[in-house]
Amino acid sequence: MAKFYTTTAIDYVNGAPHIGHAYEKILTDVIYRHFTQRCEETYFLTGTDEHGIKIQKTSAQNGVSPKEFCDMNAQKFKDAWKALDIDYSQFIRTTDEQHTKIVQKIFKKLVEKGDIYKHSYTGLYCAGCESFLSEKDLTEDGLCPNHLKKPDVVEEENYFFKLTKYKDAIIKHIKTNPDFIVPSFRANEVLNQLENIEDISVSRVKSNVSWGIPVLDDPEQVIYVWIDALSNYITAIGYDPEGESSEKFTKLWPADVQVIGKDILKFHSIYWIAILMALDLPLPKHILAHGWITIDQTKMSKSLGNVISPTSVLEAFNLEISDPLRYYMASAAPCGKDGNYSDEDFKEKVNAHLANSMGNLLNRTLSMLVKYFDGDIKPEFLGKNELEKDALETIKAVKHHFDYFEVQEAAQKIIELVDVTNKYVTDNAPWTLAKEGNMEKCGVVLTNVLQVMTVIASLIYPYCPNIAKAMAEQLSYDISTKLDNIDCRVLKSGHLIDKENIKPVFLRMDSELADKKKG
RNA sequence: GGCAAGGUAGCUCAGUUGGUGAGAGCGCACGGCUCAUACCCGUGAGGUCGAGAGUUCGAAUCUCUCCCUUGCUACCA
Repeated sequence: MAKFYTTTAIDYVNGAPHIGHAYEKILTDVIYRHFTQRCEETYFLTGTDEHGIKIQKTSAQNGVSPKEFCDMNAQKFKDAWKALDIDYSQFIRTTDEQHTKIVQKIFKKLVEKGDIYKHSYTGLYCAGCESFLSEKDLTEDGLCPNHLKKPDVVEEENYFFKLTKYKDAIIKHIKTNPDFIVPSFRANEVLNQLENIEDISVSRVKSNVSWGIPVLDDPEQVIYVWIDALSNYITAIGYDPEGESSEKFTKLWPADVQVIGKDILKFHSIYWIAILMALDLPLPKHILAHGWITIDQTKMSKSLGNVISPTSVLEAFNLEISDPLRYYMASAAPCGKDGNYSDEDFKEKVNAHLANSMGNLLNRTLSMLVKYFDGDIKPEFLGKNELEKDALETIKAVKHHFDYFEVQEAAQKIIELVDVTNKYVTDNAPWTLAKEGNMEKCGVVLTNVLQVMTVIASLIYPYCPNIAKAMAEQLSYDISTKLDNIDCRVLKSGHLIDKENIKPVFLRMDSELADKKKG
């Protein structure tokens, strides 16, 4: 695989980021980091969706301009992603100048092609929803179910996109590419939705919605979210519908996986795909629709007041690195299904896997190497490694899982390797070997384990970049080693480490040591 | 109502095309070890595999009915 381009949905900046937003970014970042270990060129796009009536209204309520409001909230997302070590390549905002210009050109091109047409429309318009409602959507009293307000009867002339023109092609694509929509069981839902598809309105009258990108040559119309937001995936990397697209675009597009929430699958597997078809662009290889993170088995919602911000979790547990939350989130749910967050489970899983099993394994082994051999790996310790087969098979399995975006399953495989290695240590009891004077065998066992630890450091890196780096440092291992170059024999004879450089890579939460260290 | 995915040990879940006495992790109990971050290793618990019926020499795994959960979608109102 030469290149890997991945995207997240862009978040609407009407509020601050919560743990649901964070889940998607973590998931994508883990996938992205894994593929950086396999590909020459990788790119990770995320960002914010900033236009529309809600921003217009909320900013007005806060007494600031829409742009100021967006600036403020977009920064909150950037700050959160920094705290979570989301290693995005680019953060696009739909208010970026380059984006708005290209969106206008895209719109124009589709008008010229005849795929966007102007159409007069009379309907019931709810300003809160920023959309027309059909009669059946209303409550018995004729009110908007979301806002409990009576919609206005509005006659509007809007631009419409010929979604129906691409219906058959989309159906065919989904049917002939069963791995296009991940997980596959969602493909049926999309096919179902496609049956009742109609052309979609892609503009709003400026007098209703002023905060948006104007249509070129028709300043009374503003481009609605579909064309504006969805096209970020190509505008960001330099698509140009008129002239030459950038080299970057040529190299990166189509995306290898676009990660989104299951609620917006329809827009990405139908609307977005149709837009790409209309632009004669290749389609993304996969669309990964993830599930929700529930909080204590309950749906997260503002009205329930159980919305958790990602950084508050780090603060609550007094965590200096994001790794535990990243690890927990990425392994919280099977591919595409809902997962749950609870404080108790978080602490339990993270302590068991990262501290007790993995961290402690490195720590105990290095300690023995120092205690028995002054931290030296002697030439006679190198040779046949009984763990090598397990280690190499785990790499293979992890790669396989990532090929199908099974991030949780891959994490399980890694922890299984840790467990096997811990058992190997106990079974061979190097401390007993040392007592018996069987020093060579003792050194061999320790070295075998340390070789595997380099593999584990690489494999856990996408989930826990900070911990992996700390492990690699104590092993004098290059964490940027590509997965294909790992042979489980990287450690050579010589001095490896001194006692004072052995440090736990991750302390148990709630442990006395952790408390002491943090004061 | 239609379509789909599920209901398996206290919790989270594995269980390929039906076949030795039903599994893993966590939690719990007991035991072992002492290199390590009070860690790690081992053993155990006895769960009517949602309910009922059927097919079969044999079903958690196939068929039918029913109950429940979740998602998509429709219709009535």
